[in-house]
Amino acid sequence: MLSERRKRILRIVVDDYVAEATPVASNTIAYNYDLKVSPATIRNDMAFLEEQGYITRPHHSAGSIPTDKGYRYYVESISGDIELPLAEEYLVYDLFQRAEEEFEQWLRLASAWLAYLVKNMAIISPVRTHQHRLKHLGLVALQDFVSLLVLVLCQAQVRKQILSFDKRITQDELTRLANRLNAAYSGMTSSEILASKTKLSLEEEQVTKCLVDMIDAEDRLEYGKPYLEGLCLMLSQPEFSSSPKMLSILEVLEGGDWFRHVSCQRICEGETRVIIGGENTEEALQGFSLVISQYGMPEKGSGLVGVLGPKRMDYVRAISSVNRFSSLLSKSLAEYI
Amino acid sequence: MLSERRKRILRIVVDDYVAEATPVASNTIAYNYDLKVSPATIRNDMAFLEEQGYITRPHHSAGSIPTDKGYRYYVESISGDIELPLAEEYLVYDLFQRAEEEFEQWLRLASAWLAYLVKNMAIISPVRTHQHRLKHLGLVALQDFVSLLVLVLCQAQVRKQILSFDKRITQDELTRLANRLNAAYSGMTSSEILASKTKLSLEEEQVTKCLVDMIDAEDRLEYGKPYLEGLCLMLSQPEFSSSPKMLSILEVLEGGDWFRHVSCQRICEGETRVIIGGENTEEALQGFSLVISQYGMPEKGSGLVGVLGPKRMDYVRAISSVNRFSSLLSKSLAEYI
DNA sequence: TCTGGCACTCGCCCCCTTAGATTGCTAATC
DNA sequence: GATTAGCAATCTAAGGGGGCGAGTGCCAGA
Repeated sequence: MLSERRKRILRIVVDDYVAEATPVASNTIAYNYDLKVSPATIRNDMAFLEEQGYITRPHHSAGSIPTDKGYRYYVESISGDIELPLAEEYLVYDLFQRAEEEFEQWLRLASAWLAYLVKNMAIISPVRTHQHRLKHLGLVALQDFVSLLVLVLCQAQVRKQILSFDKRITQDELTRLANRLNAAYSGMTSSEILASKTKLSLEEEQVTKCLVDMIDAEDRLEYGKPYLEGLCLMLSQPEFSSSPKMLSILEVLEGGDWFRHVSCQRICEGETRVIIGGENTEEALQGFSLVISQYGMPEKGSGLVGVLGPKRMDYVRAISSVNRFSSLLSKSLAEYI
Repeated sequence: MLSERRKRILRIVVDDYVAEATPVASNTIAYNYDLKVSPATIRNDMAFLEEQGYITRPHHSAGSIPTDKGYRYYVESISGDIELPLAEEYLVYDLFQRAEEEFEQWLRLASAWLAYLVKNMAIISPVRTHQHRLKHLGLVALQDFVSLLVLVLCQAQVRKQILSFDKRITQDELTRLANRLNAAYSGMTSSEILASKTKLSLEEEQVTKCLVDMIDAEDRLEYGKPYLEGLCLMLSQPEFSSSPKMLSILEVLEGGDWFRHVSCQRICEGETRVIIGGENTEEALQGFSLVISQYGMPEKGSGLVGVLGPKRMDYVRAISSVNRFSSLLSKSLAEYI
């Protein structure tokens, strides 16, 4: 258990290092913060904090920087008082007032704003649903044997697929076929469609198979390709001042595998999770911190919203921003269809 | 007019600098290439080439590197003998054999391959058409007053738009409405739809207006968001060894404006244009070279395929690859619907 | 016109030194 | 027992000089 003063010193070390990106010296703490003790005392406390693994030093005669454990302690300790500055609160509110148009298009914009707020990379994944329902299907003749199957799902997503028949079918026949299937399947999930024991013609059978596959594929889909914004903001941080470091994170991001790791975090509703450095199971991300939350609702579909940046990150700002975006995104999503 | 030997030396300077990324010395040329003259003679020729502005030196006692003019001369001189190595020719051919699925999805893959071939960034823009024709339209009720208009265009592109009516309309009514409009408009361009003097109900009028707007928007569309691959390949080049350089090109690319510059190049069919360094009108791209071509056909739609990289680029490889991709993409596009 | 020779220039690397920052420790003080 | 002052020890970063090597420019001669 840390004494109050040691807690305070740890907190100062984190705050100062986050702000300045340089190791924090005992003198700096003594002069800039009114701790009512001498630098020597602070040194003693810092030695203790180092011994306990909360802080470390880049080299022998340097100031200290927080370890993962130090950041973790810091994050746990702040989780009460996290509020976005009022001016920015208004900015975000205003942004969300204008949420309209294509919801998915708009997510990109929101992502850019989040990035701008936290000066790091923002991640917003499009909404995913687990039990898609068919709203409507259309069949369009493209060539003699080839048609286009167009699906409208219940959240107004549109999907298409090319379909080849064994015989020549006219557009009229296709339209009648589509009407019959719409009447039979509208509003159903893929399993309900399979369960409905309707007698089907050969072509109906074929279309049904195709659409069930498409809905299944949609259900199985993990979180889709996320909107990533603020890459340059993040790379402007001193952590990436050398080009190999920059290149290595770019390679990780280009790969796309990293997002699988992010999305397999099981996050409870309303929770904002902070993953710090080595806490990442994905090795490539162990120099980074991730602040991530879920928006939406399980039944209506949900997505991820988060911030990725170096471990030296303004956690208060990141957590409060992600919180705010998560709840506002949920609200917008609920209003959208 | 340059003598044969001077031409040859210029060509060697470009080749060597492209390969090694270090200034080329007269000795290097004398030892590695059988010019049958001494380094001193080569020096004299290089002094001439420098005086004429084909090459320059980073500093007084350094070897030479090509100027924009030097690269330009080089590119003009090679435009005859550009062939992809046979092994890679097969690779590309094989890749295109498997061109199926979603054409647009597949463009991304092609882009990654092109990037890999040229070890720089590849750009492939999706196909754009100027006179879209309506293939089919569908209307799906979402809520009492709100419907989804789904358009299928003649190249199997699907577009959607939400539509609000002034009165409550059932799905049945919507279906009948869609059927009437399909019968009237199928296969037409937006201007043909406007010209057709059919008597319309209020709702038909509204849907017609909406779909004409959508087709118009599609017609007006510039080249869409291109598939960019190979960012890390390009950034691995020694040109970007310092992080500010890396950051500055990333900022340019993130902005997206640069592509407007690329796409406003008017490129003739079958031509592959090379834009070197300062020849770029966009200031941010003046350190870069662009090899760009058009694929497709004006009537059926066309797109851009190109390579972006530092001026020190293997132009032979870039030009031949872009050529090859352009013609194969045209072929695939012609087969695709 | 070409060549060999040679002086000259310049960047780069290495090493050394110095200055500055910061701690760790010890002994004295509250 | 906690705190403090003082001081030596340690380490980094920055600056300066010197030597090396690469490469040219030029001149005189073939």
